[in-house]
Amino acid sequence: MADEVENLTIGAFARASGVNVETVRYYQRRGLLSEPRKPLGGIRHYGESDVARVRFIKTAQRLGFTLEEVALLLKLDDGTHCSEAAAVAQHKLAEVRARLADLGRMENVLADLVARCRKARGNVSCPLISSLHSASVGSGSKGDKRPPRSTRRSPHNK
Amino acid sequence: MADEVENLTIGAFARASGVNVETVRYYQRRGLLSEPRKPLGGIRHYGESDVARVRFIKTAQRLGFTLEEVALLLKLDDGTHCSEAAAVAQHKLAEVRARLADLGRMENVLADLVARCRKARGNVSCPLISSLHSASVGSGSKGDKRPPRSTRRSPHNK
DNA sequence: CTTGCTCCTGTAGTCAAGTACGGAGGCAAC
DNA sequence: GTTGCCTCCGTACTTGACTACAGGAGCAAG
Repeated sequence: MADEVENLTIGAFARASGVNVETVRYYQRRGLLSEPRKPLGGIRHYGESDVARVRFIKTAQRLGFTLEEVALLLKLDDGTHCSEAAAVAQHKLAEVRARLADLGRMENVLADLVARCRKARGNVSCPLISSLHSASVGSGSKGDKRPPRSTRRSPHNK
Repeated sequence: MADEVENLTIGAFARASGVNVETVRYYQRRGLLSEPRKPLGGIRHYGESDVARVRFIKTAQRLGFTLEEVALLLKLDDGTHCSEAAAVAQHKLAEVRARLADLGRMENVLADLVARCRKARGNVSCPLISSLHSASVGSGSKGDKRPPRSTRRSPHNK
């Protein structure tokens, strides 16, 4: 029960990937998804590799990558130009690690917060901000600048 | 050398926090930051706790939380109502853990990709998508829904 | 052969999160 | 006493990522 997910129309494809049709088209416009060969009548078909691709995009977005960044990651995956891929990958890796560290800190603080509140249910001054702040993400000193952007997560996923 | 960062005007404050003035005001409008007592002439002043708060917001955003979600987190920190705080915190904690898992997977794949590309610089078919996909983030079955939105992160941070 | 469903293309609207701008006023220094 | 650099407030524009809608066509069932 796994390979009847082939030859999907765009509607079925969208449903299978958990996004809506417009989003699929949007991704195609953005170049994140290629539109398959358009046969005679003009109805395109999609397969499970496409589904995986969309899922990947969605996951990456949840982790704070923009579509632009995701596009880059996807290019790495598309075989070839492996030499330059390594550079990009390494850069992304650093970012990912920074985020991991922050998230880890956040996890600790939250877990701690929950634990505290559970027993000392009165007024403990949950030090959420300060703990995250104390050794937080990049942005070293005030003299920093970050030329590229970065953005956030996705809505919907109906 | 740490407490001359008090009594900042909005401009200095913004610079110290790594955002721009408009962003500060925007956060005030959104209720993420309270505007300090407005004295006689009408120029407000900010201290390092405000700076910490903004940094926290920015960090949380980098990790994929919307401003709305961040607002919630901040409410937890503001002492009091600790009982309900615990519930929210726990929910957030679960999310954070899911993200951690995804990011961890991503890290592995990227590290692997880099390693592969370094030695086998030819055409290795870097299996980025599939590895992330294979045991990916939440969104359990197709029967899920998420009523509110959520969006992506922030730009800038000049 | 019309109704209903899906597809295709293209353009327009929405929402979050900023970012910019314009006018008014404070204060310091030249 | 005016020039410059702020501040304050409010409104309007921009960007990224969708989401909706309009108009036209293909095909199957009734």
